[in-house]
Amino acid sequence: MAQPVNFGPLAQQPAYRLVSEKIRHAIISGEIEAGELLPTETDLAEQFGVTRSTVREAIRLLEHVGILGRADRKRLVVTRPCTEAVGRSVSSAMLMHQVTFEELWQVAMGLEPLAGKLACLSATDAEKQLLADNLVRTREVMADHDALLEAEIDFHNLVAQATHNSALLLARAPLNELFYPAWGAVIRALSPGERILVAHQHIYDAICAGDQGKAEEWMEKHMRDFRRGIEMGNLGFDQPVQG
Amino acid sequence: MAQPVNFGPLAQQPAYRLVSEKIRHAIISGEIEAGELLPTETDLAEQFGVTRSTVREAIRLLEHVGILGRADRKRLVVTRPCTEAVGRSVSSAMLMHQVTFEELWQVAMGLEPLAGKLACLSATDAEKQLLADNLVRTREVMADHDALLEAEIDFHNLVAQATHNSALLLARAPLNELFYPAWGAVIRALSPGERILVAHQHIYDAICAGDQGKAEEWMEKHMRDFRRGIEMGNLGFDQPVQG
DNA sequence: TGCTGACATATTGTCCGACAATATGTCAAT
DNA sequence: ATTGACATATTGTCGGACAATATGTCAGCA
Repeated sequence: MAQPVNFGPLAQQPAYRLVSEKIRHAIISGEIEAGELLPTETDLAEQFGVTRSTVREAIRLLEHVGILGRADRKRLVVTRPCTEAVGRSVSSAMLMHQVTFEELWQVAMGLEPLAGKLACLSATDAEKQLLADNLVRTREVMADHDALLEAEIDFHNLVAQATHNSALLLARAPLNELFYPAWGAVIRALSPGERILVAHQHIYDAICAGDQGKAEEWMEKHMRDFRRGIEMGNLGFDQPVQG
Repeated sequence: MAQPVNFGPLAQQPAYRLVSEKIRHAIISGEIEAGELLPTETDLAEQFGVTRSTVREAIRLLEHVGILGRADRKRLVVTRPCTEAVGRSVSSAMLMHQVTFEELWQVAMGLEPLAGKLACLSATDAEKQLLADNLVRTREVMADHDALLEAEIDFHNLVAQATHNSALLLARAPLNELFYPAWGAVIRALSPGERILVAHQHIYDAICAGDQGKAEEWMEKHMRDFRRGIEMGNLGFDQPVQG
């Protein structure tokens, strides 16, 4: 019996996608470097042989992920997606998936201790100084819940940056956007400022001493505190986080 | 002395961004559910009081991240961004940041053992069966490098899915896109099929037995094998991965 | 010289209208 | 019930147009 021929759907992409892919490829392959200016929309339209509208749609496709930004709200510029841009898009996805605080916490348990551990190996003096400054500031604003939350988020960002690991920085981006903000409710409910500070202090000490085990251990403790705080405050540990 | 008034730059967003944000918000807030069809472009244009072109640009803005997709290449539909879409955008970011294999490996060391551990708690029988099937297939295609790589990637995806943790699934999405493909070179160079299979087998056993420690430990061993493979093959452990 | 202001130019954001290709729905004919 | 013809709806693409704004140029003036 002759097999029925299966042609499969010939997926011809709309032009704006093709153009978008071409630009994306040119950027990723390094043909256009970060910081460089893109040709004008009219130029691109000519080069690709399509209309400006099409080019614009292609550009929008790349804009939201942060590959393209604008230098001065006029000329388009190739940018390396900042962690915030990545965080935004991943966070959207997580929100739509109704990610619970517990799920986020588990991810944080995987990444934050790792960040602490790695920071021990690669933190520069300047970065240690920034951490020290953060500790001082944290102590100062202990009473102000909003400022405290901000300092807390900053601290973890600084630790992550001290790892000099961009992949880690990007992977934990959604934590900044969703996990720590949710933590704000705990701060308002339980005022755990002192406890936060102690943990941060130990983590800082460990990083300065290059003690990977201690950094990891205290980051884990710190994360477990988060969890306990959410549970004690009855703040919906197993509820979907909200943006 | 009177403080000089600081007006700050009034950031008026272009209309296509406002429209995009409105749609995004409507989606995230659940006003429009996933799977639901969006109004037609002409409708949206009328509702927002802008032109269709503007609406289209707004839509493109959301399309690349996977919030919007098309049902049948015609009607637009609200979709929850699949891990591939998220993986794509995060991967782009990582590529532009010249992420090295070592950096990715470190992230994998944070996430994959965690996935193994969590899978022990939540894997269903169906998921265990899928893992078992994967083991069989892996043994079958051991000689075919491409198929082996595919089976390898599948295995780790299955483990991750067995955690039922969407946040983890999304966070590790770029690994699928960048980390494991890079591993392909090792497979071709060293043919470590047997070694892969042994690790997978132990991980599978641990998950079936609910033995978190063993799952975590073997996943770590497995990851360390990756690292050693890259190093032994002199395949650029500290070089930027390429898409 | 060095600064200011007027002017032309370039570029983006937005609008309008148009058409082709394609999917969907309707209805008659078989 | 299936088929085919036809009208309709929707998206993809095109072309042109204009306002707002940033940039560059250049004369004029202290």
